[in-house]
Amino acid sequence: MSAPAARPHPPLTRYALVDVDSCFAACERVLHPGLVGRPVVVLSNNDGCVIARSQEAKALGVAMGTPWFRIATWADRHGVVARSSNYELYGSLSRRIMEILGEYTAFLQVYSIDEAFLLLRGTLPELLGTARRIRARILHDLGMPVSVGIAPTRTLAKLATHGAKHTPALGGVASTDCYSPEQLRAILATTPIGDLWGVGRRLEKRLRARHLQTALDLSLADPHRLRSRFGLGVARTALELRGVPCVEIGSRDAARTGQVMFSRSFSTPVTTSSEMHQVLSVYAQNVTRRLRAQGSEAGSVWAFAATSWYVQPVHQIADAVAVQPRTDDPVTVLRAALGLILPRMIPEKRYVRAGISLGDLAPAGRQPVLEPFAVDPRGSQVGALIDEVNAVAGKPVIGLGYAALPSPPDWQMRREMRSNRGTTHWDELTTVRAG
DNA sequence: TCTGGGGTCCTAGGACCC
DNA sequence: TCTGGGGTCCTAGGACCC
Repeated sequence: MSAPAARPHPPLTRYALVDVDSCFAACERVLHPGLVGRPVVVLSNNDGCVIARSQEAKALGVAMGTPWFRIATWADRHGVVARSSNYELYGSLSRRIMEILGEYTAFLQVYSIDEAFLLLRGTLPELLGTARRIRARILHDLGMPVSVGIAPTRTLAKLATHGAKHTPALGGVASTDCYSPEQLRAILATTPIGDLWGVGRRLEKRLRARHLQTALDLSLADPHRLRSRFGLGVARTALELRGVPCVEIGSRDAARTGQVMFSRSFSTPVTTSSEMHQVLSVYAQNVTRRLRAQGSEAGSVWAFAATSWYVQPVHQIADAVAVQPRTDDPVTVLRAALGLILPRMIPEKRYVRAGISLGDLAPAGRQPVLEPFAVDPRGSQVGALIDEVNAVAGKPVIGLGYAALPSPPDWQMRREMRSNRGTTHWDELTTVRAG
């Protein structure tokens, strides 16, 4: 009796990682097609350093994190276009991508602004077909290029996506299922351990010191020993390389975490307590706006202010205080933050960053308040009112205390090269002229 | 002059309890 | 009075990610 013919393509359950190629640069090009083919870099807040680069900019050798002031002249000579970060635009385009991805799977995990994991089931040709359709669809509907990696685990899917991006012949889609075990071994053997998802600079150093140089070395090591020597994360990564799914991810969507933070560097240092008061007024409003947007109230306020990392020794003020009862009121948060920071400021210090973080979050309105402690039941309306007025106006026109100065204060964040928010603001819509 | 912001997860150590 | 193991919970800090 002859053995039944092997099914050439059994159905598989796989993770697909969809990753936008040079996301921020791609977003800038959506509304400015003139940027296509040119080297584009996107800068961090305050136009401080490079946080995203187009292929062309990478080819010119612009490194991630390069301080802009150091390459600005050089960049100009080489035709590099710099843009201030425009998170409103990127967020809006990201949401559209995620909506499209949702049509292809019942299990969508948005991992970051430009990456999402999809759980797909099908034969290998079906999976590859789906990935190609996703790619074509996003390119057609939004003008954004994406790469797709397919594998039995998230760690391998990351690796596959890396391959899809760097091997043009693959057409932007790669799956580990396309390779024989020997070929996969060869791929792992040429993957430096530091390139793996979950292995940063510190771990790379420690792993290399133990003669674990490549992804293959890690996949062959004993998980129990890895666990005791390097921790749970490394053991999991090793198992994932063997095809055993064991890395779970939390959503990076901030909406349901136990903490909300707003912090920024200043464009010029702050030295006086009246300026710091201004800063904290604005930050208290920003952080409580986020809190209200997610429908939470905070039970603790943490605030910090610090001098530059590049001027030693660093002087930092940081402390927390509990607030009872829980609140989303900017006035309460501001008062708490002022109490934590202002008394400890040292006069001649130049502060360059500050932030307010709210913790101990709970859904708004859940906590019953004992009557003797219900200080001002109407107080919490103030923040919501400010939000509403500013939303109607489309920009901050009113604010608490110093928070709505008619002209921007000296320390306010610099964003001199920001493109228009063409998908979210009527008065910044892109103009199209018929040729 | 000028160097990002906002998260998640894990671990170690201390307090406390039975 | 002294001795002990083994839980849970919390917090601070480290490492990583995009």
